[in-house]
Amino acid sequence: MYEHLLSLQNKLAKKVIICPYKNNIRLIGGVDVSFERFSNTGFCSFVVLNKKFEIVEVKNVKLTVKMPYVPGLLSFRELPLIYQAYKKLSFKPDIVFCDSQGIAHSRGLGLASHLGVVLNIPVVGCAKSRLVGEYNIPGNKKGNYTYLKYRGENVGAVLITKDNCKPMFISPGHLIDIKTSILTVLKFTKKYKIPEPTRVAHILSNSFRREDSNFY
DNA sequence: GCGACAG
DNA sequence: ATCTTGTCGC
Repeated sequence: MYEHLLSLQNKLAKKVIICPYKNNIRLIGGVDVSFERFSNTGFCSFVVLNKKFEIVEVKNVKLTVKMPYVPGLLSFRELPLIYQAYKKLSFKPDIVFCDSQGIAHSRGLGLASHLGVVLNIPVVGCAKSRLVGEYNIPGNKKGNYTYLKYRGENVGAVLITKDNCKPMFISPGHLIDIKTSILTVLKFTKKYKIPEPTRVAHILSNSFRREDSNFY
């Protein structure tokens, strides 16, 4: 049913670059998309924070898509919104956090990797649950982690971002590696389990959707 | 065939 | 992802 999308993923996966991220981060981006209950209308919020976690800029995009949610093909549903929101930004972030998987994906191209390749920017995937791979449960203290292994390769980390909380599934999207992804995520995680960029984006995309439903 | 399956 | 109150644990 989706052969064409599968081959496109295989093609784009070859362009993914996994390497240490060494640059300073002055601005960090976070994106998330929320959807209406009975439609395919999505609401995307792309937020840019400075290193003090202050909001520098927010851009919203509302769009109705045709692609349904299919495990492994999430990027074809959400990327149109995320791409448009990114283009509207005046302040381009040095790196982006995305609520999804990066290379921890059946064809090595989760949403975070797809986004990174299309925009040619560093992206880290920060998901609340696993898509593929096996792992051991890490200790319950912030900073503890184990590796997520898939087909014999380490494709990400299962990271505790808050004491006694369930782990986050971190996987590099593009222009970053596993180790620097972990360090970066911890650097931008303060008080809550969810890293600040995606946490703020999640809150904003939900308010965007709820405010929009008042315009009838 | 069966179960798993980011958001 | 979305719906949705209370409730248990640190």
